[in-house]
Amino acid sequence: MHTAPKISGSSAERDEDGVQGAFERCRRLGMRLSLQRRMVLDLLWSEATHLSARDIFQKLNACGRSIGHTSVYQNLEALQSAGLIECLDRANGRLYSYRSDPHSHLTCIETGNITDLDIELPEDLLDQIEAKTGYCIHSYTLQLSGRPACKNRN
Amino acid sequence: MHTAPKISGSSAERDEDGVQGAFERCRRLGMRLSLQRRMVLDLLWSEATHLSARDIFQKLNACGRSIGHTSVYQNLEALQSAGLIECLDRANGRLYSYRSDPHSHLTCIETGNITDLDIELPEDLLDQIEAKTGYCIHSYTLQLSGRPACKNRN
DNA sequence: GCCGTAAATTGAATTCATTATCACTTCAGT
DNA sequence: ACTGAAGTGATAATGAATTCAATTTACGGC
Repeated sequence: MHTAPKISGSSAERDEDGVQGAFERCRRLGMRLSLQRRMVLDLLWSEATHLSARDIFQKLNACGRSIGHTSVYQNLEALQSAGLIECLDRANGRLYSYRSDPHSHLTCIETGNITDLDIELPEDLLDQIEAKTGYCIHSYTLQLSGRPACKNRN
Repeated sequence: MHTAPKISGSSAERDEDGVQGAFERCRRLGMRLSLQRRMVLDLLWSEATHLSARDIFQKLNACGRSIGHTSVYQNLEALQSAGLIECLDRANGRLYSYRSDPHSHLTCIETGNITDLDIELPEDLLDQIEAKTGYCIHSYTLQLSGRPACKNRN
């Protein structure tokens, strides 16, 4: 049995106050809570996966919640710079997801599915990197890829 | 002087035989060595940085080495799937570089400059991740960002 | 509750990277 | 040299992301 280190599944703690907390933070940052902004944030919150701008546009309009194409982009931009959502650059466009505790991504080689992970790198590794490069590391994210259910590991 | 762990600057060991080795590998894979293909590979080799398709197109044509727009893309695709070059997805397009080894990237927050690093994660961390996720980790890359010359560290 | 205004929204038009099409050219084996 | 597959490249198409100008809306102050 492992001593379970700093690795925790993502969907773990969705802060108690939910989206409301995020709306609060918006307001505190002087952003207006337009209907559309709430729609976008709400969707990312409830879906809890990684969506493209296009996905968001379609999903919202599909269920009658009309929103313009431009608004989607502007809100994604605004919400991102407010630190409420996170953007992931991939080969075929950008994917957005709610919440941005520093976290890493594990991509399934077979399905392309993305799993979020909270992984903290050992302090000494970071220290070594800083010493080596002369940079002050501000943030990091680990991109892993692999296939599920490795035969020789049950 | 450091005891240098698993972190090594990238431009380190450009395999002895240089681009020639890469040309060889091309041929062994049944790819033809067209002039344009050599131009692209040569450029990525000699520049040793991350270039966009556009950069490559312009740089080559700028110095009289005529190449078509389409050919740049086709060759990047071909060279990438041959494992000779590497593609990095960023918010504003893809950046290609001659492939050295599996490596990580340190992006400067201020300039956007990218430094390559060879970082090996501790075995036990990887083991923990595999155990936790049930995935067999195939590869990983660490994306770091930070600013240079941290005040309190010389 | 009403107003004024700055912030947000909107669709159309635009930009720009990347892909597709396809006639033509070139490489490399016979 | 001959041949066919591989590669080239002008042009056109795609589609994500941005800009624009006009309209609408959120929300603090009255």
